[in-house]
Amino acid sequence: MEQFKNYLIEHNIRPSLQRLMIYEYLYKNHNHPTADDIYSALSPLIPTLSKTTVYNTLKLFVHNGVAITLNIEGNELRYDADTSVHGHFKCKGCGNLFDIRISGTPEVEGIDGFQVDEYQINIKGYCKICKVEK
Amino acid sequence: MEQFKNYLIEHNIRPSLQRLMIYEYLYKNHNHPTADDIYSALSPLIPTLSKTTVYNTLKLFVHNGVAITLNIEGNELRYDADTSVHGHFKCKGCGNLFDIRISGTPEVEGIDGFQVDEYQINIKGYCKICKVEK
DNA sequence: GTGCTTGCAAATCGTTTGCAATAGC
DNA sequence: GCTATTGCAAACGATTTGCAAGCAC
Repeated sequence: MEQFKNYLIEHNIRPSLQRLMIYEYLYKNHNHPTADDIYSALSPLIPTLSKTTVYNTLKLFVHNGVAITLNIEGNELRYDADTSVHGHFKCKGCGNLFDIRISGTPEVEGIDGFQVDEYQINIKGYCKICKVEK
Repeated sequence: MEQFKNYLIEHNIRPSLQRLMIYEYLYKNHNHPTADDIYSALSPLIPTLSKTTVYNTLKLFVHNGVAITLNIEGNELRYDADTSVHGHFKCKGCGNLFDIRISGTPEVEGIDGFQVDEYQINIKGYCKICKVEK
């Protein structure tokens, strides 16, 4: 818990109870939750927690660089405390989201001189299990 | 116009006026519009056009493989008639969306044996112009 | 006590759904 | 005539906003 506290402080985020717990949840659960997932998980632990706070906090996290958003599904935003470059695979069968390690960024053309801040690789399809069952 | 008509028919899409015009708009405007953009652009030309039809049509296009969706921004879905594998760069300054050519898909790890249907590379940052102005 | 943080309620926005009117083969 | 398509209105769900109460330094 102390590690998280310092990490947030380093990123100019005052470590309130809510923020600490939301960050801890994000860090420990690599399931790329939505704001609603986080709210549902933490609401029993912090009975007064509101969704607004979850949204506020996540926006702050992204802005201060301790989390990234995943735009893999059109209608919802998912969050990830792993801010390093990596990809995601969304299974259209079971709905699970898998992390993908990327070895060597691909050659891209058309953005010479552009400043790259975020880099997302999203792949959709069917995972091993769902593929077989089709 | 005739070319589009045949293209749609080939993909089992009955070429109604609305569908033809929506496809033509998508094909000719490489600005990756939202459903709303398309509605706004075509509404003056087809006064009775409804947003529902735009949504229905776009969903049909994606399902039948003549368009793809872009999930680069969390709250909105964008559409692209270019169904080949290519990436997109979203400038956080001017909001413009640039096409990126990708030479050689990157090495990925973690999805051995998975069936890949869609492949998206989304990059965000600042384009040449906005980068300078910052 | 001043400013940041929280949290309720209402509003907003993109999208979907139910259903009746319409058009095309 | 039957089926696919259209389009209005209402519903929906994720997110944002306005604002008042609470907390921390």
